[in-house]
Parts: sequence; C-alpha cells; structure tokens
Amino acid sequence: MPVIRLPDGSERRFDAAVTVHEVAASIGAGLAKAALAGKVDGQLVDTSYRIEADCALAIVTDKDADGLDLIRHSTAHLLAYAVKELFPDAQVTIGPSVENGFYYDFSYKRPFTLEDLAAMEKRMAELAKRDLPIRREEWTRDDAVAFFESIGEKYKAEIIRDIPADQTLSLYREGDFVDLCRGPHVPFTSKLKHFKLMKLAGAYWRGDSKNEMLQRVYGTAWASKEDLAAYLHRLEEAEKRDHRRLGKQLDLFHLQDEAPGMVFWHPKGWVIWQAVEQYMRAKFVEYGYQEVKTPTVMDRSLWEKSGHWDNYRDNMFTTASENRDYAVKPMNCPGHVQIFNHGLHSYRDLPLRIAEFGSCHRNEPSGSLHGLMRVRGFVQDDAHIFCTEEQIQPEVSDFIQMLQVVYADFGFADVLVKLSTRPAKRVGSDETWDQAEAGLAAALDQNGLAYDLQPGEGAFYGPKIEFTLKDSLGRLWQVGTIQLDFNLPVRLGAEYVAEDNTRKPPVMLHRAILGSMERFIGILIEHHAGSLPLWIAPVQAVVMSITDAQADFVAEVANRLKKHGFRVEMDLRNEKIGYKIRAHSMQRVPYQVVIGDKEMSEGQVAVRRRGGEDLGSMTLEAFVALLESELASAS
RNA sequence: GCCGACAUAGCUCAGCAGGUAGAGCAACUGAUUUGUAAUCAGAAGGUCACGGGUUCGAUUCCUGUUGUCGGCACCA
Repeated sequence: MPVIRLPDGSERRFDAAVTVHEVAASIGAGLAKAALAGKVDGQLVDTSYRIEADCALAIVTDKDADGLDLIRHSTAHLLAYAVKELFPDAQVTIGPSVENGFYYDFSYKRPFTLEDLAAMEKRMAELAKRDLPIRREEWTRDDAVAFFESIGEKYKAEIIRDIPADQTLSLYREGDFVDLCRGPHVPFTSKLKHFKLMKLAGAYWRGDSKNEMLQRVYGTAWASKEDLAAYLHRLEEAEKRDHRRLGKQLDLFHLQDEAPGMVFWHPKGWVIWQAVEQYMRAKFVEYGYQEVKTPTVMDRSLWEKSGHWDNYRDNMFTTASENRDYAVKPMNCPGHVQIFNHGLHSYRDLPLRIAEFGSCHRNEPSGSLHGLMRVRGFVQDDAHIFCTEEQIQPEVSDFIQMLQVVYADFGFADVLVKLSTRPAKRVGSDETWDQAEAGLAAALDQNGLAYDLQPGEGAFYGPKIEFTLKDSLGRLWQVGTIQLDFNLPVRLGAEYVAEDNTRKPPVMLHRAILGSMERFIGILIEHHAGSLPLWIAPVQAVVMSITDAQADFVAEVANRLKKHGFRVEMDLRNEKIGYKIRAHSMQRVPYQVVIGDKEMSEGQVAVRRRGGEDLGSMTLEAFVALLESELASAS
C-alpha cells in the first residue's frame, strides 16, 4: 500500500504497487503525457518503474534539468539505433549525454562522412516519428556478454565483462535495437524531437591513446525547437568572439607556419600585453613579491638535477654548443631556486616571494595547439614562494585573496576551483601530505571558495589548487594555480637555517594567477568580445575631423590627450563622418571624438562612447576627467 | 601524437568534368569637404601552402610534407 509523497508536500495512497506513469496519470493526463521519468527518493527511474513501498516521487518532464539530460541521453541511443540500421556492421560502444547534447562512439571499417552524418540525422527523425516504445529489460551479466558477443558487438561485451558477475544489468530495447545502459530513458522515441548532429571526431576507445581510435558523432538535443534554435544562435555568436578571429580583425597578433604555436604580437596586441603585465607587476609589488629575470637557455645538467630531463625530455626544446647540451626552459622554477641558493638564508628571510615574467617554451603535441590558448612559446605571471611548512596556509590564503582581486579587476566572476590531492606515485611522507592538503583546503574555506575535490590528481611532488575560466564556446581553460612542492628544493639543494640552527629545505609554492599571458589575453579578448575595458584597450580614443578645416584643432586635441597619457589616434581622412565612425566602431575603440566647425569655434569636443551612446559636447578638460575617472574605477 | 576535414589576393570567400584565376571589403590614386555605423570613380593586387607524380597541359587528379580547424590523448 504505497504512500507517495509529491514535491508539493501532498501525499497519495495507492492500494497496490503502481508505476511512475500511473501516478502521473492519477495527477493529470497532461502530466502523464509529459512524464519522461520519475525521481524516487532522489533516484532517477523510468516511467515504467513499479513503486512498491512508500517514497517521495517527482515526475520528471522536459522542464527539469534531469529531463533535458534524459532527452540527450536517449537521443544518443537513437543515434546508435540509426547508425546500426544504416551501417549494420558498425559496432556501438558508449554514448553519454554531455553539456548541451550528447555523443556516441562507433567502430566502423571506414571513416564516416558528412553525407553519412546527414543520413544518420534523417534516419533518427524517422525512428523518432515511429513512436517506438523504449523498454527496460534486466539481464544477468553472463547472458548479456553472450548476447552481445553473438551479435558481434565486441566492445559492448568487453564493457559488460568488466562488471561484477553477480550484478544485474539493464538493457534497453527500442525497435530492433538493444543497448546496455544504466538508464533511465524516455518512454517513447517520439519524445525526441529537437536534435541536430553537429560534428564528427576521433576518440580513443576507453580514452586511452594506446587503444584503437573510434569515430565519435556529436549532437545537440533540446526540449523545444526554440531552445535548439537559441543554442545554434549562441554558437554563432560565440564564433564571432573567437579570439583568433578578433585577433585578425583588430590586428592584435598572428601566427604563421614557420613558428607553430608561437605568437607574433602586433603593436595593438602588445599594448594589451603591456597593460596586463604592468597591472600584474603592480600587484606583485603590492603583495610583497620581488621580480627577477633568469636565463632562457640552461645546461642540461641543471634539468637533470631538477628531474625535468627525465620526465619531460620529449617536450623540451634543446640545443647544443661547444660540446654542451642545453635546454630552453619549460618553466622558471629551477632558475628561481638558483637565485634562492645564492647566499645563505635564515628562517627570518622567509617567506621569500620571487616573481618572473619568464619566457618559457614547451614542445606541445602538434594536435593540441590552439590559437593563443595552447602555444609552445609563452610567458607566465610566475612566482615561487619559499617558506616553512607553518607558512603554507597563510601564504596560500594571501595568494587566493590576490587572485580574487585580479580576476575581479579583469571582469571575471565565474571561476571554477579544483583541489587535487595525493596521487599513488608520490614523494614525501603521509604526514606531510596530510598537512599540505589540509592547508590548501583550509585556505580555500577561509576565503569562502567552493571547490571540487580531485583525489589522486595532484603532482607527484605535492597537492595543488587550480583555477579555471571558460572561453566563449564554453571550453574550460586552466589559468591560475598554486602547487605545493616538497621535492624540487631538496633536489636542487635549497636550504635555510632554522631557529634551532639546523639546515632545512624550504617548502616551495609554485603559483600563477593569469597562467600563460597568451592564454589569458585570449580569454580576455573573448570574454569582452574584443571590446576591452578602457584601461586595456589598445586605442582608447580616436579624434576625427568632419572636414579638413578642423585638422589643426584635431591634432591639438589629440596631442593634449596624449600628454595626459592616453592612447589616442586621429583620423583626418577625407571621408564622411559616418564612414569613420563605422570603421572605429568595428575596431571597438572605447571613445570617438568628433570635431567639426561647431566644436572648434566653441573649443569643445563631441564625444561618442562605444556602443553608440552620444555624450554630447564637452570641454577637453571634462573629457579628460571622464576618462580618468573611468580608469580609476577600473583597476 | 591519433582520427577526420581544410589550405585560392591583406581579410572574408567564389571558381575549376584538367586549358596558368574572380567578387566584396581593406590598402593605393583621383574627384568630392562631407555632422554620428559604408560618397563616387579608377588603377593595382595571386608561384592557387610546399615537394613529387600522372598528363600535351595540374590551382583542379594521385601522393608526400608542413600548417590550420574540429575532436581525442597530453598539458611539469
């Protein structure tokens, strides 16, 4: 006699076991029709699930996040069904829902083509229209293995073989297609209406590069036609703010074949770089860092001592001269340890914070290069803090505060935080790790930051915190990090004299806020869609004439603005004012100053703000004050 | 690195069942002296990524290399 509690707090009694669908029907015919699944005591189940005992039940529809996820997952299965119909000897593997959609990985004798993709989508629509029921079946593991082997699905059989023998498995059957799946699924294929196959890609079987490469089909699926259209529109908009596209349009930088993964910064792009670097430099001073500069090329022996030669040899650029081998530095830390080692340090000197905008090179795999986001030559806002174990937590906490200030100043509110703890293969005692991990967690808590725990994902030499920002296409890019290192100071012989006059290795904190300057500027460009805030904008104002008659006055205004330290250009071209405004609007210049006879005779400037807002005429002093107040409030 | 696609003017892109290429914008020249997102005209701009092959002839077909793009893997 189950008593079922609904989300609104009401209760319903049933004389016998009921299915989720029946409960929905007892509430209303509309709900029964909309029901995609149920949530029984927090657990997602099919609408066919029989409720035997008292429970809390929520009917899941396409209005819920769970319902949308279900649609995507079921659409992935529909794709597999379509593929099996079109290409019977293709083999299915896995097909989960992902953000905004789903994918399914197949093994097939030849690569799928774009024509295949269109055929798959068409077949999916037909199968959906047939309104086939999607039914759950329960099988024993061994029966399931035998079944999938009998139909030639060796990948599926392999997945199932890894499941414990005593576990009951669920299979889902729609039409002629049967797939192993935890479920739940939507009850009928007709619930799947608003989807689109997006792209073909390669993906390793079980995510391991040693395995065979499968063919992955990505798709998107939504609850309504409008949602699907809105998503496709979002993608288009995101493409418009792609930093590679804006880099060309705004003449910021370029890359070319002769230097893969290395950036040619153009004058305007370099202004952005300088604005960012000078800002960070000021923050370094404010937070007690000392800036240094260390060599780019250093002897192989140093990299052997640091351990990099053993671990990262393949990803390091090397060179040789007069019988000596050198490596181009992939990171700054060994150099900073050399500076620390130069002279004897007392515990009183600690913490010692050494910062460098160090130019590093890593020979990243060719396939991983991506605009400014993943490059081979890059500069980090890098610093190393040498400290005692007791100083770890306060140092990490200070760092987190600095980082939050910096992200806020650049306009980023949404930051993902991850704490990675000890991996299986590691150096250092468990007590040290306990203390280090607890210190990081405490520093995060102290600053009120929510974070995801990633057990086992720390570096072999210490745990770390990572800070991640999103690009315009929703891709995640790690920017900031702080890592504890108990290993490198020992390897490179760093030590300080403790209070008890013994010599101890300091703890080393590797930390960066922007991470790679290149990547950060890429994210910055996308985040602002090229319309950089005034303090970063390559050109802050352009002064233009209506006719040649105002040329001298325009030059005078421009010069006076430059004397105030603003980045100003003038436009005296023999063009209509609308033409000039359009050109500079497309260049995302924050302020456009128009000077005609009227302004010249009144000694004023007419100001137009980015976005088209007309601020009217004002004196040059008023305009300067306007710019200065905007700069003062920015960072 | 792996799978797939792509590489034509500074930019965005057309084109070619194989007969050495075309548009728009930008830049350039001239006319126009113009009031808040495109004035008109002219001239110019290319080893069709690079190498090899097939062919009377290759930007086009085949093949190799490099790079880019979308993923996967990697990211100290």
